[in-house]
Amino acid sequence: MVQEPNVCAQARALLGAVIYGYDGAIARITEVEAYDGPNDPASHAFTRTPRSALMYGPPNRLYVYRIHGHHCANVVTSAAGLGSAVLLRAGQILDGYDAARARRGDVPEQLLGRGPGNLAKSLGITMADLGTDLLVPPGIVVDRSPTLAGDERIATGPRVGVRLAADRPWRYWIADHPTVSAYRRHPRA
DNA sequence: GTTTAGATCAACT
DNA sequence: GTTGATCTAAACG
Repeated sequence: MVQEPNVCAQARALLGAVIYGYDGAIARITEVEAYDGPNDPASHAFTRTPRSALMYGPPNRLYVYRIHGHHCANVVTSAAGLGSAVLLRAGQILDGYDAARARRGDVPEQLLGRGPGNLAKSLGITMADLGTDLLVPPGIVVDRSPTLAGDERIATGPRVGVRLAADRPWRYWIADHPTVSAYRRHPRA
């Protein structure tokens, strides 16, 4: 059994936070996954390269990667060069629907930010945002001050689509929230 | 050796 | 029909 690393608490703390994207698109984070750098085979930071060094640097930076033609956004959380980061898997769009739909297409509101690729697309996040300071405009900004509502609970389970370390329950989401995507295990996990 | 673009297909809607 | 911390190979330096 692997003990829960600090990044898991960081991940849970990001639920309910608000992320400001481009052209007025704003989302409330509803689903996240924790990645524990060198101790986590599923993390891109598991192998240290100049690219992954970003996750070993100062926290509150944006780490972006491509997958299947989409972009996925992560918040670097390590405070002491631990290489940990939190993947933003889903969010509820709060404002800027026109901008989000211009990028995502005419889909129902709750599907705009459902899934990491879709959330990044709604907000307009691309590789150009790699390394952005999330506390300082311009660019993508995250406001951690909003919290969960009194009747909202945090659910947990295995991370979606990871082949390695597929059983670590480091995915967190707001229970019963309509924007949260379904669990899919990697075929070869 | 690293990074990025493009693509596959099992699972989900 | 859609999606994606996979996978391969081309594009860097």
